[in-house]
Amino acid sequence: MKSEKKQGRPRAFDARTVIGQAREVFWDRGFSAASLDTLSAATKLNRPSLYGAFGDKEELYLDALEGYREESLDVLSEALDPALPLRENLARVYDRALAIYLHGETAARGCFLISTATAEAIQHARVREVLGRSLNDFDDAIKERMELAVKRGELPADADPATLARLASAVMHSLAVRARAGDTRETLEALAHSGVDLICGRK
Amino acid sequence: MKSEKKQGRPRAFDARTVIGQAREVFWDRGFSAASLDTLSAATKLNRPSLYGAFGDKEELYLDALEGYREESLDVLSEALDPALPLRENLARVYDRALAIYLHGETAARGCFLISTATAEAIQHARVREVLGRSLNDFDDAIKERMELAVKRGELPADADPATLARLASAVMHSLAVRARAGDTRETLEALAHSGVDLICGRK
DNA sequence: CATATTTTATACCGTTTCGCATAAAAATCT
DNA sequence: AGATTTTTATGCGAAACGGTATAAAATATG
Repeated sequence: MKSEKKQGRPRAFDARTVIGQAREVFWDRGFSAASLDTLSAATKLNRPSLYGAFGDKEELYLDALEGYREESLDVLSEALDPALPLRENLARVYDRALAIYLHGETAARGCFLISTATAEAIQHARVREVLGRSLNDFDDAIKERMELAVKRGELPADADPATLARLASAVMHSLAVRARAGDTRETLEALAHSGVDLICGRK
Repeated sequence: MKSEKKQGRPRAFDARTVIGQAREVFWDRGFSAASLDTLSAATKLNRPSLYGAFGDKEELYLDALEGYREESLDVLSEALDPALPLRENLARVYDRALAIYLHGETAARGCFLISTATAEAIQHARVREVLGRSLNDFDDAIKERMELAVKRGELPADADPATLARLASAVMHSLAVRARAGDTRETLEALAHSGVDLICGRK
C-alpha cells in the first residue's frame, strides 16, 4: 500500500526537508513576522506547492513545531543515557541544549518553541497545545531518569523525581531565554553548571 | 520650565495610560501580530495621535517594554524587603510574578517580556537589548539580597550570590513560560515552592 | 480678537499580506 | 498513445498593513 507509487507528477521536494527550512525562517522571525514570500524563498517552493503539501501558514508552523518537539525529545533521551551517572546526564542535556540555542548564522537564537511559540500561544490555541505538550514531554523524560536515580541511590530516597525534573527543566528554559537575549556561551555554561550542582548536590 | 503649560491644543490622553493600554494588546498578540488598528482601538487614539506622541509601532512597543521593566523592578524590590527572611523574600517574588503571569482576561498570559520580546529579539536589536538588560536587572536585584543573606548567615558563607540569583531567576523564567503554555496555578505554585526549597535549602 | 501652535479627525496612499485560480508540466494507469 | 492525476509555475485579487497628508479643533500668546 504505502510503497506503491502515487499516480501523477511526483513531488520535486522532500516534505521533512522543507519543514526544516521553514523552521529556520520561523525561528529567526517568529510566526507572525514570517511571510509566505520569505518561506517560499527559503524552501524554494512556490506558494501553491506549500499550500498543497502543508495547508496554510499556521499548519506549516505547527508541523515545524512538532518536528522540533520530536527531534528535541530524541536529543534529550540520548543525553539521558542511563549508563552514565546522573550528574553527567544533566550536564549533557544542557550541553546539547546550548548547542541548539547558540547555533545558526544569528549567533543567539534560543529555543524554537520558547522563543516563537510563546508569542502566539494566546491567540492560537493549537500552538499553545503543542507548547504545553512539549514542555510536559521534556519534563517526563527527565523525570524517568530521576526515578531511576532515586532507585539507584544517586539521589536521596525522599527526593521527588517529578519535582526535580521540573527544576531541571527550569534551568533549561532559562538557558533558552537568555540565549535569545544574547548572553555569551560562557555565561550560559556557568548557569548550566550551577544548575547541575544545585540539583545533583554540589560535588 | 517643566510645569509651564505648553502652547497649542492640549492632549486629551495620558501617555503612560496609553502605553499601558498598548501593552495589553502587545501582550496578547505579540509585537508583529498587533496591528495599528487594534492598538488604535484599544487606546482610543487615532493613528496620527499615536504617531505624534510615540513614533512608529516599534517605538511604542519599546516604550511598553521599558514600562514593564521598570514596574517589574519595583515589584521585585518590594518583594525583596530585607526586613523579611530570605526564604520569605523568594516566595514573595514568585507569588508576585504569578499574580502578573496569571492575570488578565486571557487566564494564562505569562511574562510580557519573555512571551513577546523573545520572538522579536533576533530581528530587532533594540528589543533584544531591552530584553537582555531587563533580565540582568532582575538578576542584579536578587543578587543584592543574596549578598546580604550571605553576610547575615542566611546562606552558607561560601555561597555565590550572583550564581544563586541567576538560579532564582531561572525558576521565574520557567514560571513565565509555563504560565503562557497554560499550566494551572497549582502546578506553578508547586514549582515556585520547590524552587524556594532548592535555593534556600529545604526547611 | 487675531495669530501661532499643537492635537485631533478623516481620509487616503502605496505596499505587503495571504490565499487561490488557471494552466502548463510530468508522472502513472488503461 | 491517450486519459487521468498530481505537482509546478505564473500571476492575480481582495483585504489588511503601516504610515501620512490635509484640514478642523482647541488651546496659549500678543
